[in-house]
This record gives sequence, C-alpha cells and structure tokens, in this order.
Amino acid sequence: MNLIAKPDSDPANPGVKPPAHEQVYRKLREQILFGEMAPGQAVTIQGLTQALNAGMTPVREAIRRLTSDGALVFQGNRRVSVPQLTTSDVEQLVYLRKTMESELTLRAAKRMGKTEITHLDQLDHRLDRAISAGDVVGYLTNNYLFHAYLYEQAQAPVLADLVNRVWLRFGPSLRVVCGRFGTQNLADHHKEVLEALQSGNPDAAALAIVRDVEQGMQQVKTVLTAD
Amino acid sequence: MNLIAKPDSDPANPGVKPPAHEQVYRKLREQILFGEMAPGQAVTIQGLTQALNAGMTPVREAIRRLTSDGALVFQGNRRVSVPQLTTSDVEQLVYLRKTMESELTLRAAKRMGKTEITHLDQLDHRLDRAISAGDVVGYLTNNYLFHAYLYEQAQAPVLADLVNRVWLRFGPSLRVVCGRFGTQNLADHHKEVLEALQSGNPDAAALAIVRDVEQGMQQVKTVLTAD
DNA sequence: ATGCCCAGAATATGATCAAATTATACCAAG
DNA sequence: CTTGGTATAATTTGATCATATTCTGGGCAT
Repeated sequence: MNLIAKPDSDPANPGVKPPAHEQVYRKLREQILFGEMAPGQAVTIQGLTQALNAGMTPVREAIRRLTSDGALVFQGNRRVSVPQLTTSDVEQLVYLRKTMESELTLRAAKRMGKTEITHLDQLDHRLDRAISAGDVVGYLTNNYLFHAYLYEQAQAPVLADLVNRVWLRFGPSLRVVCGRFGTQNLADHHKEVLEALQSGNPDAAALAIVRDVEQGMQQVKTVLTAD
Repeated sequence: MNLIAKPDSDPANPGVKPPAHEQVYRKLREQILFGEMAPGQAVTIQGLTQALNAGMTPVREAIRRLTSDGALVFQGNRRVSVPQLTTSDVEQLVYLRKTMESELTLRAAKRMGKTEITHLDQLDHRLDRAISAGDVVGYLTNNYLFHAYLYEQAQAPVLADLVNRVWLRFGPSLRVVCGRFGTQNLADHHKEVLEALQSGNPDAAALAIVRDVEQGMQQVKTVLTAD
C-alpha cells in the first residue's frame, strides 16, 4: 500500500500531469477569466479541438463543467456561448460577491500571519505595475490572483469554490470594462485591505473588500447600460 | 427563415426531448437530492451506464457537471464519490444558505400574488402528508420543491442557480438525517413563511426561512458529529 | 514486506449519425 | 425584370458510440 502522500493531488507537482480534460478546463477557464473571450461570443466544440490541439471528449467535458459554472451558457438549441450579463444579473452578482467575499476576508484576516500578508502585498505590487504599464491581461490576472490568494487563506473551500464560480460569470465583462476605461482609471481598494490586515483589523479588511467589489461592479454596470 | 419562436427553448415542451447527457444529469441530480445516494458512496462510470441504460459519453459529461456542482468529488486518483461533509463544510453551507435564501425569499415575497401563495401552500400540504406517512423520499422531494418554487418566484436566476448548487452538496446528508430522526421529528418553519407571505410581510418571510435553514442544518450537523 | 504482473476501470480518439445553420434556387408578386 | 420570400440542398457542428490506450489497485511470488 502506498503510505506516502499522493503527488497527484498536488497541483504544483511537475512530475505528474493532470488528465487532458482537466488541462482543457483550466485553459478555457483562464481564457474566460482573463478576458480572452468576449461576452456573446459563440463557442464551438470543433473549433476548440483544433485551437487547443485536443481531442473531442476532453473538450466536451470541459465545456460541461464550464456551463455548470455559469461561465458558458446553453443557447437553447445545442450551441454554447459566453453569456451576456443583464443589469439584473450584475445586481445579483454584487449581492453574492459582497456577502461571500466579506465573509471570506473576515476569516482570512483572522488567520493570516506576517508571511501571508507580505505575499499578498507583493501580488498587489505586480498589479500596480500592470496598471501603469497598461497591461490589460496582467491587470486581470493579478487582480484575480490577489482576491484568490486572500480567499485561499480563509480555509473555507466551500465558500472559496462558490466565489470562483461567481467570478467566472463576470470575467468576460471585466475585459470590456478595461477596454472602455483603460487600466489607468481602474482604482481599487487593495491598499486599504492590506493596511487593515497589517494593523490586525479583520472587520476593516472585510469592509474594504466590500468597497472594492462595489466599485468594480459599478464599472461593469456602467459599461452594460452604456451599451 | 423561421420567425416563429423556437419550441426547443421551452423546457416544458413535451414534443422535444433534451439530449441524453442532459437527461442523465437530471436523473443523477434527483438521485443525489432526494437521498438515493449515501455520503461516501463510490460512483463508477460503467456502473451508471448500465444502471441508467445510457452510453458512456453522456454519463461522463453528467459526472463532470456534478463534480463542478460539488455534488460529486474527484477522489485524487480517478475515482469519483459522493462527498462526506465536515463540520466546517456545514458551517459554510449554513452561512451561504442563510444569506442567499433570505435574499431570495425577500425578493419572492415582494412579487408573489394570491395564486402563487396558494400554490406554495399546496406544496406544503403535500409535504405534511409525506411526513405523516413516513415517506422519506416524498419528504425530501416536497421539501425541495417548496424552497425551489419560492426561489423561482424571486426572478433572480443567478441567485437561484447558486442556491441549487448548494443544495446538491448537502442533499445526501439529509437522507441520513431522516434515517436518524425519522420524518415525524422533522419540524419546519414553512407555516411561518406562508403566514408572512399572506400578510404581506417580506421581512418576516425571510426571517422564517432563515430559521428553517438553521433548524434543518442543525440536524445535519448533529448527525455528523454523532457519527 | 517489497516488487512485479494482471485484471478492470477510466481516459481519450475517431467514426458515424443526427440536427441545425447557411447557401442556393425557385416561385410569386409588384 | 426585379425583389422578397419560401422551400430545399449542402455544409457545418453537435451527440453518441465502439474501440484502443493508459492508469490504478490488488494479488501473487519472491
């Protein structure tokens, strides 16, 4: 019997490769999160098989997972596409993000030590660099990583899972926001979060995250209505 | 060109049948929600293909969707099983249910008219009958239908979607609760909800739902710890 | 107890069938 | 004769299946 911890479950292990459908899923997930797909864009299975150089079955399975995530939608007939958010959708997403992310931040703040806070700070610096460089993909990526790392520290996998699910829904719209406003005008409240963490004030951190969410989602709503 | 609205998109249309992977997904979903699967139970692809008399591909896709829902979990190697909840999991689920379901109830209460409230009342009567008959599956089914109908009235698809996702996580554990306590001792707060709706008090309805959630999840937690 | 081997299950491919969209051709009306 | 619309054909794409391949886990021998 194998008593050693299985390297399979370690996502950072370079020795073992995850199955093809997992790889395809992650790639598509990144493309959706980091703005390589536009809202309303059609997604074809056969298109993806050659674009990602993958078989048909893995692509199908990845698409199923993503439709369950709400990152893609069944288009009545059997076509799939990137969803177009309505104003009502955004309002619901705001409510979800505010309640879930504030709770996650609260939990994370109570657990994080010096090391973790420093790492978060570094992530924010990278984000700043991407902003001043006008690097849209870098902005989207690092903004996500900032939040994702924070929520990972909360040690609440169920909540973190659901939040990631929610992010997939508005990911494509963020790209549109960047195109509309440019990276320069994308102020965030990350500095407030970091200060609250450093001074050991969980409630303030949670409040700052709520402000961050409100501000970010307000821009999404603006782009939608100006559409 | 066909200018008539496509009957395909109508889910209640009996003429058109959904694809096999969709049917398999719904069947498995019901089996998980209504207690035909036990926590920890292993799920094999080939087992399902003959149990549901379906092909391999549809079963695979359904399983992918359900793992994304959190209704099934990858067991490191390539086994899949029904998840065992931890105490921490339940606490997170409680938080999620309370915030999401109270919001949904609030929205629903503001929209529902006489007709809808009557329908909800009928669903609750069926639930009562199942309880006094000791019908476990009937209890689980009608309890779900009560909540699902209520949330459907909120006209908030994003929120409703997420809540359904959450229900899939604790569905199997509810069955265990029934086996432990028996249907007789499963008091709920549905009557309070109905009274609040009839007297046009959305906040009271939301509060009653929160109590219902707390009470139900408390039983789940009890069963877990007594394990 | 350790390592090799085999059975069985899951992963992945390509082929085949069915459905839908697009393109084309035909007919009727102006 | 042109234009608009409809019916039909062709192409594209999705759904499913049968099959080959890979991997895991347990049994057996050392």
